[in-house]
Amino acid sequence: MNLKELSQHLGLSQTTVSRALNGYPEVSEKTREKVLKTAQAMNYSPNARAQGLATGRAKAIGHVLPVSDQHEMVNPIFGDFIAGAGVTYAKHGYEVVISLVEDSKEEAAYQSIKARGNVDGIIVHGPRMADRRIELLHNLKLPFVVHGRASEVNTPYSYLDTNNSRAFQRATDFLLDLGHRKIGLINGLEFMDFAHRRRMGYEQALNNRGIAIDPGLMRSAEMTEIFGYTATSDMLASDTPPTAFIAASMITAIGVRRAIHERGLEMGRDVSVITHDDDLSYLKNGHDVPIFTATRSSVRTAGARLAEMLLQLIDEPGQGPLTELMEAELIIGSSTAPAPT
Amino acid sequence: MNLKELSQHLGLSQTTVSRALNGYPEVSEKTREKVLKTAQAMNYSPNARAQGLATGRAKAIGHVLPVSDQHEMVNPIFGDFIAGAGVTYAKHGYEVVISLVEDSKEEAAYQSIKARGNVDGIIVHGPRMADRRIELLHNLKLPFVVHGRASEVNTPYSYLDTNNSRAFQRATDFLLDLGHRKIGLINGLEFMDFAHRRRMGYEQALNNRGIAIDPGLMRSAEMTEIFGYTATSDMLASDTPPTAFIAASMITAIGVRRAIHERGLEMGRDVSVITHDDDLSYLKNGHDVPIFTATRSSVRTAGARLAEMLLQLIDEPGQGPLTELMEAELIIGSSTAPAPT
DNA sequence: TTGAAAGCGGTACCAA
DNA sequence: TTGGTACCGCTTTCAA
Repeated sequence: MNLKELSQHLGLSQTTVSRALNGYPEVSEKTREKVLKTAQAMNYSPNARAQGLATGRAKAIGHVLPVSDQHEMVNPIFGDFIAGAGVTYAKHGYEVVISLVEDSKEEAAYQSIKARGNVDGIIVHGPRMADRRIELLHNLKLPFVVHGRASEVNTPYSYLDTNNSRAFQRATDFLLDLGHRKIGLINGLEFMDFAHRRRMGYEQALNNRGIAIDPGLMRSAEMTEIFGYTATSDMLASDTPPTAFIAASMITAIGVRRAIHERGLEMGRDVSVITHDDDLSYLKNGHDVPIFTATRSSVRTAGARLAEMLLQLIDEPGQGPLTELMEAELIIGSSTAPAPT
Repeated sequence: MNLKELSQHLGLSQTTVSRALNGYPEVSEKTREKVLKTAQAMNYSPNARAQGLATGRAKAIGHVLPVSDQHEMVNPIFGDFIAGAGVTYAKHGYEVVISLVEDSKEEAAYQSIKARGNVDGIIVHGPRMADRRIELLHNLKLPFVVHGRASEVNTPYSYLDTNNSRAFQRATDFLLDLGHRKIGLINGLEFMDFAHRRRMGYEQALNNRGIAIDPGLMRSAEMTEIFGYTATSDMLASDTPPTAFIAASMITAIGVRRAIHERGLEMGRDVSVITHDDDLSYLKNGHDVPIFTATRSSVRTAGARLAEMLLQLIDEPGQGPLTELMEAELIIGSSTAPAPT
């Protein structure tokens, strides 16, 4: 069923039918009604490719997932992000196109995306501190927004980020207030901008109290369970082990917990832990202790918001960069305690 | 830069340039070489929409994520699945199009996807036991493959699934061999096919030994941490608490562990736990105890394989349904122990 | 081996 | 208010 067939069936021209379908004013109400009803009845949907060709708009947004040889992990929040963004897209009739791009072929990939012309804009995920994509997209004049920031990039760009440094500074402060002086930081890969900012926040809190920063208390790697386990075991084995930990991901924190337990220590008494967690109501019962930054539902919210920003950029080009910073919610539960004396 | 400009620049017809680019034989080697070189130099990429219109093939695969009002969770493995599938797609020049579809509007959505014509095939995620999508897609004559199965559907279809019932039967057997008689099952939502099959496996193992199935030992809900915690606390509070648990997701298992610990019990001594886990090498060190079914890397593998199946179906239509069953790897670590006497 | 021209399925300008 | 027609960028048949 295409426009031609539909219009023949109606005894009208393609032009009129198209106008009726797309809500143009110069169609009589009677005609429009008939067209709409018949289209519905005959299950007509316009061919997206033809429509795109004719209008020059793809009605689709690209999400690029970098695939690296070195660390082949996919951003674990990607699914939730897409779910949030998808709701916004659906509302505006947009679709999501995903391209997996090898780190090394990024430049060519973006050019080709632009040339292929099947997206109107792009969302950049997982920015590194010095992320080349931003300048690249800027030069290509392809509308884009970034989920996160890239500290070392000077080109202006639109983004939405969580205030990661502030969140980690507050978490560290909280532990310092409880008397902890040796606080372990189990961080993600620090060439990722969010992980870098988290460390900055941690260090800032220590600096503010004149506490020397001890590299032996900081670990940075891909955020797996085994990493959390190893890093924690390691630090706990030292002569002067940390009395508290800040763990930068839920999965990593599983390893942290296990390492603590394996050593015969008790969380929330011998060792305090602050980490992300998933379900806020759960935590409010006092069972645990999150920095509430990247829970699944907040990621969905971020996705929806960022999608709106991008659509706005597409609709009204030439706007100044749009930026937004979300504060993380910090809720403390029972797995923190004053430092043992 | 489009074909017209490129061909004018070369002093050739669009036809010849197109043929050279697409590897048709009736072009002289000299011409082809020149065309290829110039195209590369001028950063030419064909417009995907125009190409699609002309060829009738979209070179894209649709992934549909059902969004329900009742349980708004996104399949947590979706990101990894896409990563795996994406590699296959990229190799064949395909792209991924994602549509979020409301449960209630499924029928219309699939028809529209078909009519819009921007995908050549579809991957169905998270099948429920009686999943209407399968018959729908079958009738629409849109090639599709299913990640998982739908036990109550009779229409034949192509799928790739993990042998979930067998995995859970083996896990249960293992615990029974250790002398456990009260084994708690922390399961996902059982209208989902995979969760249903897991329960079947669990029940089968008990039946084989003539052990009565106790509904009080089975819990089914969305697989969150809080669910794992509540279900476990609950069962442990009974007069005759279970001595072992099988937990159907990594996240849920966090809650299980916490509930056990909170009760002053020790995992791998007082209570045994079998669950999924993420990193095989980790587990081989004897630290823990997974049923190795849905780790991130195995999901990627499944994605890649399923994508290949679909592309094959698209290339050679009229093939009988393709089916594949993956056995789960079962590895036992230190968090299981003989039943306390 | 090359090129002209007719589509693919829509949109949008111009004329009626 | 409606219809004819050119065009979006590419592929493909047919003729040269």
